[in-house]
Amino acid sequence: MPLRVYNTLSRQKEDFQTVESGKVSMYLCGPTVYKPAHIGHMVGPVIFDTIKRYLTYSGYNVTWVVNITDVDDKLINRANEKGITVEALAKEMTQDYFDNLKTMAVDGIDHFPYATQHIKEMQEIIATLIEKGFAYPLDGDVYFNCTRDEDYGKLSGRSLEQMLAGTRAETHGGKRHPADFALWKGSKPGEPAWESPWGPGRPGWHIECSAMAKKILGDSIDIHGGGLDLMFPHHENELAQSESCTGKPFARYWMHNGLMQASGTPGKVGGGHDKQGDRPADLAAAKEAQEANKLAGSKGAASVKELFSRHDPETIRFFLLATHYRSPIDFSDERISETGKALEGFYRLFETYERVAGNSFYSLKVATKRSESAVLHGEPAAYFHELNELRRRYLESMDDDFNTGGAVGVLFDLRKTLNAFISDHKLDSASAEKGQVPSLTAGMTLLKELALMLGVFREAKQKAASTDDGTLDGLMQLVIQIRADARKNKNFAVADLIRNKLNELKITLEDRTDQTLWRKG
RNA sequence: GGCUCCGUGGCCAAGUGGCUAAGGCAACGGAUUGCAAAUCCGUCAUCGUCGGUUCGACUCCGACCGGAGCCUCCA
Repeated sequence: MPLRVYNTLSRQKEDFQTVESGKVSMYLCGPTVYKPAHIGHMVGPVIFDTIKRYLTYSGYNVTWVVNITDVDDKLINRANEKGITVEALAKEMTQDYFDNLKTMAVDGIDHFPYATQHIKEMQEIIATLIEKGFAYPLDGDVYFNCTRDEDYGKLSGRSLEQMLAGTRAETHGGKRHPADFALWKGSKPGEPAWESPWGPGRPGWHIECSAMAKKILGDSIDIHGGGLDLMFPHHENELAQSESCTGKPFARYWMHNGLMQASGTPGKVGGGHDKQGDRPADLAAAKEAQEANKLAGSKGAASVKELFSRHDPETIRFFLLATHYRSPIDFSDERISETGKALEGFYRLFETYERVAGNSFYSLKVATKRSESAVLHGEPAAYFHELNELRRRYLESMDDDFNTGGAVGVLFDLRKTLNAFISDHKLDSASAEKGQVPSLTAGMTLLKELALMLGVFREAKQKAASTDDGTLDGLMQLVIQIRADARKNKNFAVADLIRNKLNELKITLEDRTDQTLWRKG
């Protein structure tokens, strides 16, 4: 079954066909680096990182570009507020962005072009557009001429007439059409400025992406991604200016990810038959609360770094991928904690595997290409048949517009299969059927192969080693020994007291037939 | 007002024109355990409402109700 991708341009899933066979060029609109990233900024990178992993696994050679917008009104304003230069602010926030990507295990980005380093390329595009009649200078600015662009609006499904009807904002004096947007903005004194044929100024918002995508990936790219909020006007305008400039299709597939939303917004509770919301006062309050809860642009949205202090980044990544990328994600601490609980089961399985097989799940060697991933054979046949079936289902989900939610479901099924296998053959006990361990390893290897495409379970968790030099474990072994003696003497009151007190300290004991294990949490 | 999109079990969330509507969290029953924990086995939905198309719809179309986003340089 071929890979299918939902294309915003056609509003449907299409068979995936690249411009150049075997290669994929991918451009994702990156951040304007004016404030610390919040969780919403990580959605795109995590999703497209996963997409790249899957495409690479599927045999494509992928080049992925994410731009850094380091000149913009927001930057100028913020820098002024903080009393620092635009460059200093941009540098600081870019580093913040990079740190967050690393923590989120997003490592597939090949190029990070900076807007300020591509002014020349932008000016070239603007000059070409003027030459072709798609743009006109006006008092030091340059505007794109929307009316000249026959299919303007094709991405977001708007027509110029509609936009005219909806606009009541005053338009810049000489603009020929209210929808015309700035390619070049003449600068006011004190603002960052570059020389240009139209006077000193800085680039408009959309032109940077056109310029950098063209320079690094060529006139026609395969995948252009970004948040749904960028579809209009950003992507629409980017598309318009790029195609008007080159006369070629700009991007084959436009992919838009859903936006992060804070949960607890009024109206969500009550199931729709709640009459309380009908009173105007409540409606107003609800609206206000929604604004406050809205993540995008909200000053109150927690930074990613702050979030990392409360949740494991792997959990956050898994959480983001458990929902389809085109759906809005309902974000809350509770949701993430729930995901954390779900992941516990995997970590338990990895520990069990290490006890059973004597080597770490994380050190298993796996196929990194679909073509290298062989169909599994072995005994028991039913078990191997199931493994192959799960693998098939997983790839089928991913082939269907990168349905990571479905793929995640398969991972849980695989976990269950492996746990059942361990249970059936008593592998985690003194009476283990040792001959079955290689079969377990085959299943664990499959689990790792599939998980790696999502960018999870890549390496073992750091065991808070910084604050513990082994003293705690030594102490725990002592306590466990004392408790074991008590149990042997049927002094369960003492044994239970120890266990309960440890529970209060967030330490859990597991009595197995041959030993007692402990863990935090 | 215009343009997109969504409404699946207590909560979250995949999916499909007809064969058992994934999975997670929670809950419940059983196995196991001194009791727990972990694990295993099992139970728990007719898919917002009303119409229509169809041999057949949760899946397609329409209306309605409810929700979200964009139309204001937010990923």
